[in-house]
Amino acid sequence: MSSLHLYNSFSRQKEEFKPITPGHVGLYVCGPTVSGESHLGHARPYITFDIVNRYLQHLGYKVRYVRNITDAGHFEEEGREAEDKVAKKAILELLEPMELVHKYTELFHWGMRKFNNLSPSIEPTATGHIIEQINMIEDIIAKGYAYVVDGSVYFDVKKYAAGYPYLKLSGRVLEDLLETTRELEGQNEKRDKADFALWKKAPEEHIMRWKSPWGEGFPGWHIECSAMSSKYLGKQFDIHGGGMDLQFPHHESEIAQSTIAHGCAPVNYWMHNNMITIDGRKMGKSYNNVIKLTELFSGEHPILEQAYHPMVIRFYILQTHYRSTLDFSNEALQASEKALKRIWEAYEVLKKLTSPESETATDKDLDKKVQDFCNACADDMNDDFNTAKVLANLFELAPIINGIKGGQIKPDALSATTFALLQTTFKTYLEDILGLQPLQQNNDSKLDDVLQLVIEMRKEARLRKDYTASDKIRDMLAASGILLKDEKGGEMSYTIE
RNA sequence: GGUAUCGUGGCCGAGUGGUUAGGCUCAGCUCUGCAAAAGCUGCUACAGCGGUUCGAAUCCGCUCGAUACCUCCA
Repeated sequence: MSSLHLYNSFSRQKEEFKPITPGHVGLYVCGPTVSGESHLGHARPYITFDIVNRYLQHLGYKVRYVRNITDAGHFEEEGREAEDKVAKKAILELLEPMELVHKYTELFHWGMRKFNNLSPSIEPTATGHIIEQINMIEDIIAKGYAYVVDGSVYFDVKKYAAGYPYLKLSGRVLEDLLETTRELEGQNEKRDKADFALWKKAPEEHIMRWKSPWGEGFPGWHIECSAMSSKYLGKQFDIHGGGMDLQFPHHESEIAQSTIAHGCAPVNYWMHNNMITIDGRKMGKSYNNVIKLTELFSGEHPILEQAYHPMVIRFYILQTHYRSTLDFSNEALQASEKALKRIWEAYEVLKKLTSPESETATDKDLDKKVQDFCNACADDMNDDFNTAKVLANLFELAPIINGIKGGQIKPDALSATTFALLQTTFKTYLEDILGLQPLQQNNDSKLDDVLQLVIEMRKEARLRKDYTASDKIRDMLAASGILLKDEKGGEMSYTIE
């Protein structure tokens, strides 16, 4: 059996995963900025790292998964008007900043639950860690890698780059950054264009502000993640995740700050998920092409042909490797919906099949094939979380399951052991690791009772060859979104759309 | 402009130097009162041009194209 290997953005190659503390994993993922509604693009990292979290746990690790909530207004470090997004929108909507933040945090959590993402171990907020951030900035100043100018604090990138591998993560060249011709306010108070803010002086109109040794202000972009990750995971931790677009400058800055403050590089493995595109373009605020989660689930958006169930989105994301771009289209999502239904029905069938009794498979080749596909799942997950391949394996097994049920494959074709392996593989990978769920869950036993009655009546109608009546029952139920299927041997089953 | 990444059959998308990815769609067949589902069969691709190699979609080079980051962004 293989061991877990993951692609480390820092080294640009797949590496074997070895935790710092045996049996434990520290995982930090950049969380949402709760100044607005989450959209489809946000779904990707949180589903991606939910898989990472789930799989590490499956491997037996005790995972501390920290995902922050960015609720402080330091979005516009070098912003033209130094305006705070949260503060600005709060004025427009006549809300308190924290009210707005609360609203979008709740909405975010709602979305995460819909996606069946496990909750992180700790979800720290930036506003709740101002002290830690100030302490860290003071430390960096004391070590001579930051300087104060008129109430703001900047990190001295040139000095840092002279002694440390700055820009290794993002593969950039410092000289190129210095040549940026952009003119930004506040740029002139920095010693160097490449320097970034650790703390910003708050202008008069800035609502979110905190007292600091340098006057009233707010923390810079990158410091929150460094302060909170080190607080909860230590100066050095295992995995840091986030979207590719955060590599520079966000993660690069995190490395620089933490390295100076703690005397060591903070992260062993950097993982970055790729973007979701729409018509070939990144889905993002700047492009004005976002589809919010609420719109996605309700279908209320001009480009959506229908509503899409959260599980369809999850499946669609898992069918692509996390480091590839994923292009949105109605066609792709509709294909995912059908595929998910198919694999889930096979799983339901599998759960109800009775195990063969013999330890001897009558079809050795098939038995071997099943074992191979089942065992391949672990190897594929170990190969940088290849969820697409895992799903492909399960799809290879689906016809075998359906074949056993349909009678095309003899019940004793597989050995009892292989059959058990097949069942645990589906349960483990489909449910536990990929975190998928059925599209519709009927927990209403009374409805079930009624449907069993209707099914009984239809069975009787068919027995007396009263097909007018039996078709009428089926058609009317179908009109209500309840689909009847005539099984072999006169049995019937139903699914609710 | 700089730096990366990528370019796979009707669509979406894995991938290893030599073997069928998989899903969806489409066509035919089987089962079935009909339907649906399911099973079986078919549709054989890897941007272009060179090179390395016994052999490359997979390695190297060039060309073309696309996207991302360089500015808030998952």
